[in-house]
Amino acid sequence: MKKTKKWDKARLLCEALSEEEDLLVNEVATRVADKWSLWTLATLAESGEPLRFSKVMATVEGISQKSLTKTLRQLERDGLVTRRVYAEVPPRVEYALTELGVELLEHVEPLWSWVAKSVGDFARARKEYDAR
Amino acid sequence: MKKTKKWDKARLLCEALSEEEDLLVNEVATRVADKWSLWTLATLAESGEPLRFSKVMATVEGISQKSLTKTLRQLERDGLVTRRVYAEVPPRVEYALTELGVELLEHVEPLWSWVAKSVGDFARARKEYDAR
DNA sequence: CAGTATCCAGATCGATACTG
DNA sequence: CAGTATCGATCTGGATACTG
Repeated sequence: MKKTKKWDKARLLCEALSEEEDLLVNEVATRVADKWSLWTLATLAESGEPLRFSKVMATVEGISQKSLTKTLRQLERDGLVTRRVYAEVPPRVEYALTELGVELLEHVEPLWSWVAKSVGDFARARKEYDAR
Repeated sequence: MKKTKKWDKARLLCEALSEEEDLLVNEVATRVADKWSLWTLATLAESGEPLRFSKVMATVEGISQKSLTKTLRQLERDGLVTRRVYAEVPPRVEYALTELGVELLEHVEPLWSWVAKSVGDFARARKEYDAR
């Protein structure tokens, strides 16, 4: 088997990180893999303009209020979305993607597409494994 | 804010998936974000040849035997690694990357590199958020 | 409207002990 | 050597009820 040079590059980058940074990288990676986080980001990206909490909740089917709140807080904390509160009655809160959020989506897309495209391979592997 | 065309492409791919496939895609994405899974795959990639259980365990610092077993089983089930058992005493079991596993690493690398490179941005965002 | 607070069931993970 | 089995602490996420 050949070594994957591309991976070595990432390894070098990772080894240059402090322990604290490594933790942070891992947490961001968690966002990337989290269904709700990604779906929320994608919802904001597709909209192209700020969305209210209730609008996001309606778009991201199946998410609970609690989970959406948590997800949005995490994304905000990581600098991926902005949260703007308007002093109105009833209250209005709008969420929007940041530049960093857009960048993240753009970097996630190729991987996600590959996984989606390869779903047949994965399904086949599973079927084979489970058959034994 | 501009719409992210690239993301739309992934969205279209996702919407073409069956519910079952969607689940599978999500599970693979979980592997991608899992620290142990990725580290295990990277270990096998760097080695360039099959590795014994104990060797992997020694390389992936901090992983418990239980977690490594689970991780390897998942990776095997998803067709990312192979598991070969030699009928010897004491037993020898060797793990190796599959082609699919190599491909996955190659597709993960750009994203991972970007996250690592952007760790400063994320740290700054956090610091700002936490300051409030 | 956009949350917060509380409860609770299920998944997860490390540590430990045991085995083919 | 390469696991499996088990226990307890921890984390997660949904459902529900309440509030500025």
